[in-house]
Amino acid sequence: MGGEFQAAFWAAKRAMATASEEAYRRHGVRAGQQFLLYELWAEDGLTPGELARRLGLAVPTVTRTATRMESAGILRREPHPTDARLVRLRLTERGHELQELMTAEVVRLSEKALSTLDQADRERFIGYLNEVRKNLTTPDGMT
Amino acid sequence: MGGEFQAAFWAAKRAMATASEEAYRRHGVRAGQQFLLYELWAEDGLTPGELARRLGLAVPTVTRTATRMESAGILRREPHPTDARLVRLRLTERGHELQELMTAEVVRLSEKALSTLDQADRERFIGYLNEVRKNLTTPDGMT
DNA sequence: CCAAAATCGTTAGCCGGCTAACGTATACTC
DNA sequence: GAGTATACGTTAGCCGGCTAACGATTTTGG
Repeated sequence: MGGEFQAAFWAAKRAMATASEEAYRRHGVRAGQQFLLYELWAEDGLTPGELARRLGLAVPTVTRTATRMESAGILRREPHPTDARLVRLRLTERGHELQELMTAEVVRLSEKALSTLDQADRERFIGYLNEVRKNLTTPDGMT
Repeated sequence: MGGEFQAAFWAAKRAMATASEEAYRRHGVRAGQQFLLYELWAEDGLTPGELARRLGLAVPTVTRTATRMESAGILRREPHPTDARLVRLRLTERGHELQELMTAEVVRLSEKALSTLDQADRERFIGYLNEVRKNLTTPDGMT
């Protein structure tokens, strides 16, 4: 029955969303900003478009999230030196400081979510999640 | 590493959300309305509060979703016969007609999402999702 | 070299989750 | 019976996903 899967999935999603929000809020970071931070820690100065590509998000989602992070003092917008169409998102000092704190929160949150699963289960679980994503994003006729 | 789990989970969630929206839109139903429909097909005339309890949603979420469904002609609000605080949400003819169509879409969507998993994998997957929900909604100190 | 096409970021607006604050109606307590 | 407490639904407003439409800039082609 498909309904059982749907119910379980969306209930887990809501629990994850609530727990994430609660874990990150302490540091002045909202749930959706985590993804941008991860990418910018790895490579500072990315553009909204590049971030959207890497994260699989729509560009306006990144734009608005970046605006909120700018208001929160986590990053700032800088003009691109050679292409006036582009905007570079650069972390502030505070943005860099968050790396350690947020990484710890992510680990803690994931550990709590997966606490009753052993290592083999966790790997299977992540594999299932990746399968779902692939199955849904692959065009119908394709292998 | 917690990041891998987070990334896989949220990517799967976005794929599910997009696919759901696309599957239901054909019938004039938006993604979030599906949950109310399931409950009302089982028992018509439930109140917003009761629906929220059964679905684990916040009451205002149900209220607003119901308003949109009312605008779409899927249900209507009726006063409760004995308690003027309560509102009964009753499906229209169209709301009942959707049951067959939507159930088929849910099955099709779930089948596509899980297409590369055999029965044992699916059961394990649903089990993992339920574990995550339980682990995150159980207060910290509890067993 | 200049006009048309493509690229980029932003804005506006939809849906779906949430909390906080409010008004109304019922229930409880004295 | 009156006054307080509780329960219910709605409204307002936040965040995070999306698409559509726009203005500005760069690239391309004639």
